[in-house]
Amino acid sequence: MRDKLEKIVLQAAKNAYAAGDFNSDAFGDVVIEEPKISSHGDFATNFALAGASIQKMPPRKIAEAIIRHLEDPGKIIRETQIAGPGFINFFISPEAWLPFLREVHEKEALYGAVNIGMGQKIQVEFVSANPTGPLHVGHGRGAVVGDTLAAILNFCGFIADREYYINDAGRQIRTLGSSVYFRCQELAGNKIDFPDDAYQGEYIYEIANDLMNEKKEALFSMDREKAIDLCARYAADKILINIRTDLENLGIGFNTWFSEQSLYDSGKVEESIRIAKEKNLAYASEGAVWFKSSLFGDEKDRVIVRGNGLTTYFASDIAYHMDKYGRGYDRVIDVWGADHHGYVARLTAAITAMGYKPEQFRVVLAHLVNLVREGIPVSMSTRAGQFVTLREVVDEVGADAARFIFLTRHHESPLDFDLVLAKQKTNDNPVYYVQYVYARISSIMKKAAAEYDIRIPDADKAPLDRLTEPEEILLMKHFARYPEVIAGAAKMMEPHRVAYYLMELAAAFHAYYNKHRVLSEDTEVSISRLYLVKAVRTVIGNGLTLLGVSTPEIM
RNA sequence: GCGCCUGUAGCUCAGCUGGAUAGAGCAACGGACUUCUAAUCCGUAGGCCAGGGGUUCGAAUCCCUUCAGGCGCGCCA
Repeated sequence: MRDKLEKIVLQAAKNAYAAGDFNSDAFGDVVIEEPKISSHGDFATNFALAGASIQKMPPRKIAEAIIRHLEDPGKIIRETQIAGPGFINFFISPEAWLPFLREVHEKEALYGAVNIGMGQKIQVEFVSANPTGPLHVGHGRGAVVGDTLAAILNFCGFIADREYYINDAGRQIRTLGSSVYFRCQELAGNKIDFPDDAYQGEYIYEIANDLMNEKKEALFSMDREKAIDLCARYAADKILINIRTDLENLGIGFNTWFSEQSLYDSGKVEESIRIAKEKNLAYASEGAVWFKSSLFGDEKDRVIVRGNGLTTYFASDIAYHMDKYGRGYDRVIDVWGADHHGYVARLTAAITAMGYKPEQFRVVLAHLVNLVREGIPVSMSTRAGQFVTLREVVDEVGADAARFIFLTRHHESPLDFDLVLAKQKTNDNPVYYVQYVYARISSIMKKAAAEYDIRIPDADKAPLDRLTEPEEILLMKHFARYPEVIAGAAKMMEPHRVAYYLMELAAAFHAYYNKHRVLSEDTEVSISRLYLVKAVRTVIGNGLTLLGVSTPEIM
C-alpha cells in the first residue's frame, strides 16, 4: 500500500512539473508514513515539506499542486487533506485493503517474502562458542538471533547459510586438555594441585571419568604432552557434541561446522599473512608481525604473529574471513556476544584492508542475558562452575518460549530472562499470546467444517464486501504491513521486529474475536469472516515459523 | 583515561532509521464467559523520552556536553 501511494505521489509530482506548477523536477525521495493519530489519515507524506526548499515554494502550495494532479485509477484513496505545516494525509477506502487479504490466500506460506536478496549468497556465523564448556543463556540468545536472522534472510531472497566456527586451536583448548588431564590423574589416585587457571566445572570430571573408562591404558602410557593433547581432543569432541545437541533442542542446525585448526592445517593462516605482507599491510616490529589496521579505522595496529612465532587469534580470524569470501559469499554476518565488541573495528579494518567493502561485513552484537527467577537474579558464577546452562533453561521453559523471549528485545539491549515468567501461560508471556491466536482460529475452522458445513471458498468467490467492520479492516491493514516488517527486519538485521509485529497482529485478532462472532446463521458473513480469519492464521503461522516457534492447533 | 552499548509510564520494553497530540504489556483500579478456547477482551489512571546546549519548518530519533549503569580496551581467545 505504501508503495502504491509512493508511486501515486511521484506521478502527481511529475504531472505538476509538466503542467508548470513546479520549478524543479528534482523531487527527492517520497516518504510515506503511517501517522500515529487516526485523524491524520491512514498514511501521510512530508513531500511538500521536504520539497519546499527545492521548489522554492511554500509547502502548502506544493501540497495543493500534488493533490490537484493526483491520479488514482485504482480508487484506493477515499480522501486527501492538507494538514499542519504541509502534510498530505491520505484516507484509504476500505475496499482498497481487500487485495491484501486475497494475496495472503494466494501466497500462503510465501506471503511477505520480499525479494531483497536477489539470490545473493550470505553467510550468518553465530554461537561459535569455544568447545571448552557447556553453552549458557547468553549463547542461547546469540543462537536464536543468528538462526532467526538467517531464516528471515532466506525468506527475503538471499541464499543464507548458517555456520559455526569452532575455536579448536590455541590456548583455551590446551587449557581444556590439561584440566581434563589433571582430573584423570586425580581419578587415578595421584595427588596433584589443580591449577587456578584450569576449568573448574563439574563437567570436566565427567569427561575425565569417561576418558578413564575408555582409554586409561593409552593415556598413561604416552608422554605427558601427548596425553594432554589426547585429553584436549577427546574433551572438545564431547563438548561439541553436547553443544550441538543443545542447539538442536532449540531448533537450530548449521550448514557448516568450521574448524579453526583446519585453517592452520591447510596453510590458509600462513597464506593470508603472506598476502598481507605482499599488499604492504603488515610489517615486522619488536620481534612481532603487525597488521596495519590503524589505516582502516582501528585504534592501532595489531599483532598477527607473536614474538614467539605463534600466530594470534586475529591472524586466524583474518584467514577465516578471507576463506568465507573465497567460498563465494557476497556478504558475511557475524553474530557475537557484546563482550567482543572491542574486536569489531579490528576485524572490519582487516576485511576492508584485504579489499572487501564495509557493507559486505556486518557484526551483530547480542547483548547480555540476565537470568532471573521472579525478578531475583540467578547466581551465575562461572568461576565456581555453578552457572545455569542453556540446556537447563530450555528443559525448564521449552524451546518455543525460550526462542520467543530472546526475540522480544532489540538484540543490542540487555535482556532479563525470567524463568518463572517464561513458563507462565498468561498474557505476560508473549509466546502463548501469539500461539493462542493460531489455536483459536484452528478451532474455529474445525467447527466451521463440522457444525456449519462451511469451507473456505476460492479467493475470487469470497463475498468480501461483507467485511466492513473496523476491526476487520484493521486486520487487513496489518496484512499489508507484514511484507514491510519482514523487509525492515532483513535490512536492519533486527529479527525482533517480526516478534513485535506478531504480538500486534495477535492483539488485533483477539480484540476482533471478542467483539465479533465468526460463525453464525448468516452463512455469507460466516464465510467471509472465516476467509479473513484464516488469513490471520496464515500470517501468524508464517511469522512464528520464521522465528522457529511452533504453531499448535490446540492449546 | 579512551571506545562501544544502554537510559522512554511504578516495572519490563517498542517507537517503522527526522514528522503532527508519546506507544504496548505487566502491576493498580473498574467491567465482560449459558455464545467459535477467559492462555482472551473492554475501560480508567499513569510521561520534562536521564539533564543541558545545538542542527531545522519539525528531534525520543542527528551532533556536542554532563550524569548514571553495563561492556570492552593484551604479542588472550
